Amino acid sequence: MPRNRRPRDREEKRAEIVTAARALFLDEGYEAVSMTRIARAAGVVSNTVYWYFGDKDGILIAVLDEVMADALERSGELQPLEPVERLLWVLTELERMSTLVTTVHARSEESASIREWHERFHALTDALLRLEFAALGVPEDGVDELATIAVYVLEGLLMHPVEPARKRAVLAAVLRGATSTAVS
Amino acid sequence: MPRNRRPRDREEKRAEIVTAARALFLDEGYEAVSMTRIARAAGVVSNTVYWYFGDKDGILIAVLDEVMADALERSGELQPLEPVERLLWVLTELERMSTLVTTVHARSEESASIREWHERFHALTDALLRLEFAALGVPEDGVDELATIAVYVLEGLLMHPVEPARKRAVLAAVLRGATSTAVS
DNA sequence: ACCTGAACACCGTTCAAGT
DNA sequence: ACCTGAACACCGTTCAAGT
Repeated sequence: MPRNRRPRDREEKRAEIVTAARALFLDEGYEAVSMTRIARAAGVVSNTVYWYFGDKDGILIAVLDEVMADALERSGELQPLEPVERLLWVLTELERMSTLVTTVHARSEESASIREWHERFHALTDALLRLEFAALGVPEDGVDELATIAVYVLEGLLMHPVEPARKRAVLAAVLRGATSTAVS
Repeated sequence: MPRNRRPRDREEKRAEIVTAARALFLDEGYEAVSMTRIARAAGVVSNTVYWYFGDKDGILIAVLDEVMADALERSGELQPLEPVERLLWVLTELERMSTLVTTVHARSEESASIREWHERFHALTDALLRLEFAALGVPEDGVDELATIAVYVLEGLLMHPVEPARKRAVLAAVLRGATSTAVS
């Protein structure tokens, strides 16, 4: 046991726990994965996880942040597509974490920290979608509602089993409703 | 202990458990309420609840059915209103069970019986909304997508804290997008 | 058929103790 | 500062036993 543990070690151990938790959450679901399982997968004992993250919601937030950071990094690919394809890209991206979407909603009812994360996430996606719609020529006084509609539709498509063709059709209908009010 | 218990008794005891569970679920949430609490509130011991309902999801389904039946009964008030008000009425009605909406999504991932209930619920609301939009003159080939959008928006408004005025504005925007494609 | 006491395996979390 | 062994109170669920 080295006396002067480098700060680097702490980051590494933390990252290992997050990586383990992320994989387990994504393919078994938050509720189904116990602290003991996460700890075992990361090669520590469950109390250690508490030392790093405080509680189970703390790990969830760390996992959510990591997943979001990865998605933002990939958003470079996004530029040259046209509107429907852009929304489909976002949807596909979110589907990587679709199990976590339901979990965030469920935990938001009880955990203040998850609720805060959830609100920040919605503020971000709302702002991005408002920019999209403004660029499409939607008049300014209708942009807010349309962005909200788009967010809820994306969430709905995420949380319910829907065939790919239908996803495209529903998103196209959202855009049609939006652009029909545009001055162009 | 009467030897020939009337079948009536069974219904009554069952109803008492459902009533107790319903009240507890609605103001504390499904996860937060234990089988022991439900049983105590209904004046029995927890095993008895298993005898009547099989498992915790069984009680949830019974509660959902009761809540839905009450809502359908109240839907008589619904007739004379105009479109936005009708959607707002549905939203207000669903808000009585807003905590349960998140629960149904969460449990659907693990429980086949809850998933089945969830699908039936969506089929029903989808059919009702298709009728609404058809009556508004939306052309038949766009009705499906608009009904889906409306369902997801209602769900979104349910699951996120939104001010009343904004709810009306968002629902009005959905209808505007719909009727702009109408032949009328 | 209906209801219970007692137990089972597990959960998230805490805390005193070690290095 | 970092990590653990052992315990705590609780959970959904089961089962043999009673009437």
